[in-house]
Amino acid sequence: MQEKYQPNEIEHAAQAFWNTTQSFRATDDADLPGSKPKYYCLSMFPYPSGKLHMGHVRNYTIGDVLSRQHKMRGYNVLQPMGWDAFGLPAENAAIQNSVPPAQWTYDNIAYMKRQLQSLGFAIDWSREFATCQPSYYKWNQWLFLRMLEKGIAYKKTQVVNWDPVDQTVLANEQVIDGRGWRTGAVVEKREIPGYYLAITRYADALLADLDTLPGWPERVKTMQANWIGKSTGVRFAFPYASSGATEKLWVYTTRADTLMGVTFVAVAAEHPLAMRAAQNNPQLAAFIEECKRGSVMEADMATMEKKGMPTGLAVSHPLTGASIPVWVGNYVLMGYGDGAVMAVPAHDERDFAFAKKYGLPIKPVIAVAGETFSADCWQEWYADKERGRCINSDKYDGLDFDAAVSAIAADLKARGLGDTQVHYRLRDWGISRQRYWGCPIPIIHCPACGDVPVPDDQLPVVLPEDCVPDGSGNPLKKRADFINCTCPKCGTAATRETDTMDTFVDSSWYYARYCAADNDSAMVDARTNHWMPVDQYIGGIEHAILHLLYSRFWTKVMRDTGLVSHGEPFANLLTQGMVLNHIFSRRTEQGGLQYFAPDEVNLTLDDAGRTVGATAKADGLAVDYQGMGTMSKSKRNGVDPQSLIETYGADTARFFMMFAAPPEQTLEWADSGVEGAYRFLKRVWAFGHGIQASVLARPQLPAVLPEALATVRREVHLLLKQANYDFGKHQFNTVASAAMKILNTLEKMAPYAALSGHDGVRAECFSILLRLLSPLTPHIAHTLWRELGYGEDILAAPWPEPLEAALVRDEIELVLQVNGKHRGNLCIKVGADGTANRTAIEAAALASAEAQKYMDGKPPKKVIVVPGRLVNIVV
RNA sequence: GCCGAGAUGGCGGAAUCGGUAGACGCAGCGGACUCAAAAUCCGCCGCCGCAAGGUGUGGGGGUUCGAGUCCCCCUCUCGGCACCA
Repeated sequence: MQEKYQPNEIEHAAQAFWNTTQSFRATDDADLPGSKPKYYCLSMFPYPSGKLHMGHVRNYTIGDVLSRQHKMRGYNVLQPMGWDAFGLPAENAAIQNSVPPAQWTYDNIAYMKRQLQSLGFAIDWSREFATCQPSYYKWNQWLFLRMLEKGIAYKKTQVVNWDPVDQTVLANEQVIDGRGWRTGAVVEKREIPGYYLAITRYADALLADLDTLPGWPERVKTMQANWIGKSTGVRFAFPYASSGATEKLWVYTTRADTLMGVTFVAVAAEHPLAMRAAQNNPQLAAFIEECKRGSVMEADMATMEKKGMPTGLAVSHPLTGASIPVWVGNYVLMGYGDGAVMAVPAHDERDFAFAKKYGLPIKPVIAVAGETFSADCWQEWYADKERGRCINSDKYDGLDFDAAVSAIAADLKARGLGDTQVHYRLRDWGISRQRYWGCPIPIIHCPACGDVPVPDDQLPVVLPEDCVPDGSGNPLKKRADFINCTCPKCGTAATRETDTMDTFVDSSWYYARYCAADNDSAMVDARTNHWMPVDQYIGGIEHAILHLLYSRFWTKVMRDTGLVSHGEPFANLLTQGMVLNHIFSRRTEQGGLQYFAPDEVNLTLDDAGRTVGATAKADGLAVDYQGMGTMSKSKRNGVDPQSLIETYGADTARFFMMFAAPPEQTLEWADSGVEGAYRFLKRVWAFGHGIQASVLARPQLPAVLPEALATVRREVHLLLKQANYDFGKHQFNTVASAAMKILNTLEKMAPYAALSGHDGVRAECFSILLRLLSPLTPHIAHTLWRELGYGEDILAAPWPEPLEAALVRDEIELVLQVNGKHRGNLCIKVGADGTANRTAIEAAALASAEAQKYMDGKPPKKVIVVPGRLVNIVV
């Protein structure tokens, strides 16, 4: 055994051992007698962006800690890994370096795989795949065809960002302040056809089944429920006359109780009524054109200035028959509901602002006792559903929210103008992308037969891997060998669909594929039902809604297609906090953003030491400081763990990452503290080296330990108890603290070297420390376990549990308070049951010198005793 | 703007059910070892104060014998907002 801690040496040896013994190969032995319970531990697979960053290290270390601990606790653990390999960054890299996305992606995978392996993760690599492999995405296509058959997949128009210069569709990320990131051209909205998946059909199930997921964080379930946004309201129509006939303008509202307060109706720019009005109104036509530009993003829609223009048309109030003017509003979306909203300025904040701006009437129809309505400024109570009662509403006057809604809905229904309706905020999932590097949508366009699905026996539709996108549209459009085909129905010449699927499709079922990754003839098989659902899923909180919701939806579709037996993919979810770093950028001449890595700039600090700006090291010119943000390749603020691993070893990197903060917490990156983690591991090694001979001699514990040794042993078992509790909470930073405290305790044993049982206590406690550390720092734990002769393989050792016998003590320390202030401590003898008599505690407390001093001769009014914790004397 | 989370010493963080605020570590300071440095080891370390003591968990208010923890209001930071993944 080396005297000095040599991380690189022992880490290579330990990894070679795990390789040789195939330690992390998960066996599909569900039905064998005596088989272990399964534990499917999954970390979200990475996008192969080039290098790992600290967010990856954090994510995968958390998963590895849980995997290794469960393995030691006797589970059959599956921890697979793969690659979310399709996506935009590969195309961006191609534009920059003229390298085909496929080659770039596979190179990145090779590099990142080596990095993952050097961190010593307990991964079953035999199940690895990348989503850009035809053997994987074939099944995206196959299930898409099943969805098409069931009507879950369908085609309709979608609104996209269009760059008129590059003649290409832009992702939201590529639109900066309304302009294309490369061309600087003002981005237009454009309507094009695309495929949708009817996730709204599952809205109720996706909402209701959240209650079957006790292992999910409440905040994630709340976010999903709000995203689905189930509401019960009223869909009704404003009738109007049009060329002799009566037509209906439909709207949906959750505030039907305010219907008598409607003073205008707003419709989307694309609404037929708006289009009709614009035919002989050039001003309105121009405004509609203006609305059609602008952003498609919800955040922009919500923050932009609300504008409108009258159409000159009017509709009738469905109950009073009053004439209601119709406006076009830039904040009304054609894609939501019916593309029109009723406006009640008195009781909706947005309508209030709009009415004030354009001088529209405001009619209060809700009163709250003790409040006086004034149209001068908006008050929170105007929208209060709880306390409001109807006024100025004829027969509905005096009704509360529920009664008014019911009565009004009933009256609308009686007139054939509406009814109550359940509405969801959730929209269907548009999966068509006008991009090359993705899974081809298996459709053939035939001039005679229309859109024809590719027959199953012609799957997969393979994406050619040698294209190099240049930023001007999808290169598949130029590939005759891809596009040209024959119609499966009529055999005449036809063309292939060139749109590819949203990459969220790829990540919506990869966890199921790991269980049957080698199956060439089916998407999943019986092994999937054995391993699924995932017992512990770990990934960034940024995926709380989209990825997790799409995966839940996809799983339900797979279940309803008879492929799997479960309806929820992830039994337990741990949402890891983001690892943040500073973001620096500069505007380019074209109006795009150029990002600078933190090590490429010099910081400008204010008096308080906060970062307020920076200058680029390269040219000395100013760059903008954008604050802290998630580490990502596109923002160039990722920190590569490579140098950390090379300097200190994987164990230090892992330990430091776990020690830095609890997993769910956001973490601002700083590497100060890495040295401390390294120092600790060096001390662990040195201690192990120092006691090697003694432990190899297998020292025994005497029946009765001297008090000093019993105390050491009790402290270590108490720390272990705490650490096991923290493991259960996934609070690995305090597990790391406990390990440090155990070593501190053991290092203070030196004065007791001559006492009987010293070596035995030390050997027992050090074996606890090694096993506790094993999930966090597996290499050093593995090596010392063998060197000290504890066993062949620490992974096969039982997980340590505190011994009750070691925890017993005969006195406890209580905090003494006078009037709630800490004034001293009390030592009280306890009985065999570990508790002390209450009257004895009170007597001892009142008699203590500290109590006498601070009671100042006054009689005690009350004495509060919190068992095992404190005594508070109130005077 | 909407939805969700967070804020504790110079820094990362701890405090399990409302019960000793600052565990553990980093940085810093002092000392030992050394020709010297590194490494290592020992000690100190929230703020004000000579001390007694007071004060202190983003800000303001409240409940309680007792609040970092519960309630109300506010500020700031982070995540998401449907084509980044």
